[in-house]
Amino acid sequence: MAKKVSINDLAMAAGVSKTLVSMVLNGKARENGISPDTEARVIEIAKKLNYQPNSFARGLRLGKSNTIGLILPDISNTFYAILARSVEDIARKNNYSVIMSSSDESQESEANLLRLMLDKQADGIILASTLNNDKAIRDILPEKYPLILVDREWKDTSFPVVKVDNFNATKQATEYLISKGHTRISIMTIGPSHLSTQTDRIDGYKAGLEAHKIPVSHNLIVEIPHNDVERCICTSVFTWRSTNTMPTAIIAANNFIAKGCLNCIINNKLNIPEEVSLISFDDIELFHFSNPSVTAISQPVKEIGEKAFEELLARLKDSDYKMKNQVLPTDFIIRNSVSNIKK
Amino acid sequence: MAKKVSINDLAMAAGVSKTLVSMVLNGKARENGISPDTEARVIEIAKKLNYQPNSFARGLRLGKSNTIGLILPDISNTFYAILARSVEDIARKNNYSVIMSSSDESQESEANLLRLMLDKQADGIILASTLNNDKAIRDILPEKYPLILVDREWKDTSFPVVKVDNFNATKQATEYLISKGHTRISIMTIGPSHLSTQTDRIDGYKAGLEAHKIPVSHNLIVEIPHNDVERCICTSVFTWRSTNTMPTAIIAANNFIAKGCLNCIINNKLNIPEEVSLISFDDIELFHFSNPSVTAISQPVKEIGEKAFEELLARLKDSDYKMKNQVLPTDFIIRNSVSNIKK
DNA sequence: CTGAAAGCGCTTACAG
DNA sequence: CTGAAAGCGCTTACAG
Repeated sequence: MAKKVSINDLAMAAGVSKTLVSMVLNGKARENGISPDTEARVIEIAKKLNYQPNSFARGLRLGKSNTIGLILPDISNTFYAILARSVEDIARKNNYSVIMSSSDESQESEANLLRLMLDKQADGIILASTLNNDKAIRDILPEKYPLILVDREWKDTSFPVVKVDNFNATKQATEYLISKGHTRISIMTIGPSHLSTQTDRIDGYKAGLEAHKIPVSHNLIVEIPHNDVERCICTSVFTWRSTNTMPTAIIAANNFIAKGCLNCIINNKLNIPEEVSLISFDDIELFHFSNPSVTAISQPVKEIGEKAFEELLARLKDSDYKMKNQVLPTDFIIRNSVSNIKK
Repeated sequence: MAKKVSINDLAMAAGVSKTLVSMVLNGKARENGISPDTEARVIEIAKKLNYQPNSFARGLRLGKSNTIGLILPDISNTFYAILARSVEDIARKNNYSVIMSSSDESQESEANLLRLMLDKQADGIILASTLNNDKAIRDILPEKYPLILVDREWKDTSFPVVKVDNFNATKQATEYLISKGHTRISIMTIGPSHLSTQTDRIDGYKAGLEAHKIPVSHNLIVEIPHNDVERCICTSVFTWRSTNTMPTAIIAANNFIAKGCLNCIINNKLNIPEEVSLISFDDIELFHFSNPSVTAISQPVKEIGEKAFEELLARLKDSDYKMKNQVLPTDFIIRNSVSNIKK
């Protein structure tokens, strides 16, 4: 195949003007009263010459790219990989492309990525942010630029967000543990600690305890830095044991922590569920196969991506549309990592 | 922040021509003998006005986008998610963006994606193809368009490819089983069967058997359709058992099949490694946590992505550069899914 | 040391 | 029913 067929080449080949060609190709033959013959001929020739519109020229002219940006902490993490896939699928169905990137939990690279997406003329952005305030984002974005948050947000954000009901899901998990006789329940969250997913889960956990008049104990709420998960879990366990304050159950506030706990088993540092029960917030395939299999709160990952795109799309089609917040329900999958210690 | 600052705005603000602004912004002040004062002033103003070049205009003018396309069967599959991440990282380091998409093992959507990437003016493409011949691709691509295959290829392809030594890795795994006393060894591959990753692995398996004078038995080579993995594995096991031809070991030619085997355990349809030993081609995190943990051939996924990008980049920088094939070595990770049945 | 002009490929008023 | 012209924002000969 030869290179670069332009609208001009088509016009020459068809013996018409490029205006006409452009109209035909954009399905505006009808409304401009172009004769069906001419229309058919142009389409025919375009097909034969394997014409591909130059999206740069088009984008430059139209001021839109039919591309959206997707910024995630890390696409190689299963949760985000599935999210990315669902956005990709629904975007393609709607004739949008996606350009995605990983921020690696770095606020600085998130800012750079935002600029990059703008530079690439993304029409809108879906963002799982590691930031914690609107200003940092507003400073980068043009006014009224369409952006929607997924998964994570922060207090009083003015951006729309699609997320899961972190508070109630954790509250229910906590109450489930209580119903199995647990009262010394720990929650392990992942740092950085400002992430709304984590704080909301802590709040839900506290609410669960309070509903059953169980006092909240602050040395049962532990924050694990995201770059040293396993060692810190072991350290906590060690401290609890040596001070005789071991909880009977742990709620892992994300899948990394739950995996860290499983690794402690493998290294013979912890017994689940005999010594301590475990519930993971966020379910991944691994928890179905692990030993023990892990009771988990499952998020509708695919729906999160789809809803976010749908909101964004509505806004893209109508600049007056106000994107709505969406809070999606979770599932609770009971497996074998929680023991019943009711007397 | 306001919208759209163009090079013209900068020129006005600085009281110079846009030619000059463009030169300064592209670091060509020196070579065009622009006075340092002027240069500094322009840069200053660009910064103050938060200037972002319009990449469409730039791309249109320059005929290049600094974007590469990445087409994978499925980014939500761990193997490809990690590959995608590694390409993304190295691309960004080199000032390229990546636009990626999943083909879902469909030849038709792969073709569409190829066209899409061209349409988006990708400067080059990295492709894990589900196709099986050059022509289908050549028909879409402009002549001499830079494309490099990863993971999969086919006989006599003229495209460069970065992959793993499928043949020898499987041969070694087979010989490892033999060294543990296994002689009835099955290999389960995933359909569609033309994929080079699968055929090369079968060849390696045969070579391993032949090296030890073990005859190849065709009902031990089974192809599992990719959309019905678990049921077909169970069916095979059932057939083997009822005809008293059960193998003592299975080589799963990819991680889906190995997971399918693990699921058979969970559903009480198979005992590993007591009844049958298991080795997986392709190692995923899950195999470390599963019960039993799975002995696996581990691929240098990150390196595959990096090498592919490096080759592509070399070609992008020098259109005379001939991209080279790369065959990367694998690791063999011994875990607990293989029993020793030597008498 | 600096600027006017052309052109990348497209779409869209505008005119006939 | 169809075409000539302008312009999106940029870069690069070319001229001075």
